[in-house]
Amino acid sequence: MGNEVRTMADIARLAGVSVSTVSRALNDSPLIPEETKERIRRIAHTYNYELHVGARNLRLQRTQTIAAVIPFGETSDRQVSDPFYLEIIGAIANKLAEYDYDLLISRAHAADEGWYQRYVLGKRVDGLIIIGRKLNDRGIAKLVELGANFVVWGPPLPGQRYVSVGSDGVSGAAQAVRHLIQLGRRRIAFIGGDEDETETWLRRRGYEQELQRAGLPLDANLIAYAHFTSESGYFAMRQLLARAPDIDGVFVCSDLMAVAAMEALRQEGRDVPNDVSIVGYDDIPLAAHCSPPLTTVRQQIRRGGMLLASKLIDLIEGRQVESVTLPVELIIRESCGAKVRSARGC
Amino acid sequence: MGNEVRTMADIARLAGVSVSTVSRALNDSPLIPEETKERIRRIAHTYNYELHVGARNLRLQRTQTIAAVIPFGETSDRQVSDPFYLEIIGAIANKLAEYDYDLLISRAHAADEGWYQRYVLGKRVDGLIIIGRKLNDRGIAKLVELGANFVVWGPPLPGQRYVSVGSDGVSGAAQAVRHLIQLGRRRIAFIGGDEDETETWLRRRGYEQELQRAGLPLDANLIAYAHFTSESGYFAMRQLLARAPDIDGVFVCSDLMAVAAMEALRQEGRDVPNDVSIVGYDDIPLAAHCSPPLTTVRQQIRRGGMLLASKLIDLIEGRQVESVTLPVELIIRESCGAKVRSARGC
DNA sequence: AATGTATATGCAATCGATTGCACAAGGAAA
DNA sequence: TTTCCTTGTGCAATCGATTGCATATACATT
Repeated sequence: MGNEVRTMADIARLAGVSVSTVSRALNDSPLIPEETKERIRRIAHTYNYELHVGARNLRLQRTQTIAAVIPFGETSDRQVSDPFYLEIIGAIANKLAEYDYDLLISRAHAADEGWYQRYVLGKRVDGLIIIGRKLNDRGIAKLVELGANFVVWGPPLPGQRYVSVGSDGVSGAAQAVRHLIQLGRRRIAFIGGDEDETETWLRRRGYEQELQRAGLPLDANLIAYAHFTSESGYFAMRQLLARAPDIDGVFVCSDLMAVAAMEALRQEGRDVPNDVSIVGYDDIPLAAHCSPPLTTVRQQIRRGGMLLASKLIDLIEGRQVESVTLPVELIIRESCGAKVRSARGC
Repeated sequence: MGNEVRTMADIARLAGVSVSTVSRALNDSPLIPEETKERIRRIAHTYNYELHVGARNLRLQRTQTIAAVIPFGETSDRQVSDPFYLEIIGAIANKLAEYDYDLLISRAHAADEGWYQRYVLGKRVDGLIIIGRKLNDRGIAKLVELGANFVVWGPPLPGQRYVSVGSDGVSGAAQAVRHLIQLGRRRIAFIGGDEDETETWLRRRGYEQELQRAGLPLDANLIAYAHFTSESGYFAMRQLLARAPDIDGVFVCSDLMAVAAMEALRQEGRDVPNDVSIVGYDDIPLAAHCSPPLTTVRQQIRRGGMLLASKLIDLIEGRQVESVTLPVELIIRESCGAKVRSARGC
């Protein structure tokens, strides 16, 4: 009802000028004298005029929107609700807002092969940020082929033909495992995310490298995969305990799963950290305030999100962009104790 | 490089027909004979044609996009990373995808008054989903005034002039507190989210109602507010313990904060559940797998998200829509024990 | 053969902005 | 007074799709 001023044409009528002049005035063009600009601006403001972004974007052949492709939705049966995703989304959104870009969220749908194409070819977005990188990701290959603007969360891999930002999972896992070994742990288990996920694969390499360096044997019974959910972390831990009851250390690929794993250990009568030491990954805020506080590999999640956003914009605007590996840091808390002669009971 | 077929005009040229025919064919109009449709579809497919959604939306005066306004970003200093948000976003995104709507994410920026206007008046989105409702929310009032399409997360309040979907926080809190009372707890604390947030306010009412019903005194020392972050939950608990060391029960407005509060209790030498019983809110997956597993008030988060999405679309498409109150359910786990004569130590 | 009807297709306007080019008015220089 | 330049403004095309209306062809009806 109230407002009949929706387009530049409306303003032009009110101001007694043409649409071109309104457009130039509102875009602060030097062609228009300050006096006229001011008059037009005032009218626009008075009538609560807002630019129709879609129309401008069509004309300018851009969308000023980027899509974050994140596997958090209920893919088939499982639903991921890891704070990690929210943190990185928040950081991305903040950075994009600085550049006046909007953020579109999409759960990646592995089943739907054409997904990327629709967004890229359909000019729905100017670029994409991919969060869950698979090993030999076909979607990413497709994006390279299409020449799309996109960046990926994860450390750069040898020979990769796209830009990525992430922390060094191999090193992160290695630091965690080294710490466990130094505490005297010898039967160290590994709980990954999905087996086909690159991050998990890298961390497993770090885990294995470090065991080998210490001369410890690799044991397939000490490896389990989960899906970055609390529940899957819990069951992975139970499974490991069933297969290898002598586990005395665990490296888990996310803090959320680590918390659940600690509870599984407790339920099986193991004390953390006295019987089993455990190290998580991410250092989400929860890690500092769970019971016991979790030793974990800190990723620079917010910095990563901001870099993803700014590098994508650099790409879109045609600048040269390099991949980045962010450092990780082992944060030591109470969930890791030194091996002691089993002294449970009162 | 590769692909020179970007618009319907390109396809029209290849097919030797007009753009109108291409448009009708691809939209499966009955005006076009099946044979022609098939030919055009084949060409479109061969050349990887994708519709330019922005152009269509401009013509059709819609955006096929909705915005979720969520206070998770780093508003000033704090950053919220509660799995609750991710779950509800996931559910919303899934439902919207069914209707071919895209989901735009925006951190609400309390400082920026004109935010809503830009999205609504600027025709950036067809509708909004508001997650963190404030008491006397000025932004929401503005949306009502503008006649925007939007829905709000939270139970309907008396006299409210918009549609909302949410669970009954008064009842949820009351159930939690009643349970604590039944277990023999008498000094029951309350940890809220932000004080100006409607959900927190409702739950506090439920808390107070239930205490009064049981004839227990209200004590301001037993009330603390936090910000839905782990850290703030932790400090709220410490603060409460400093003010009222005899606390024997706590009702916390989110599971994430409850986990942190349990750790604070543990650090202060209180055993959960023997010394202090604690009840959370939400029933995120973590709640079942933390230590100890958390008694909590289950909200139907996913169902809520789906309802928000479908009701918003109903609104956009002009259908009559009613607010909904979802039931809550107390999920009893180990974090609540009956009051026992203090029997700590070996 | 003339008229009517159904079917297939195209023209051109439209959505709301941006911008190259043309043009008009005013002042300065010759 | 004429010419030239500067400054301010508008016309019209454009971005890529949709769709009402007009038209063209084929076929059926009388």
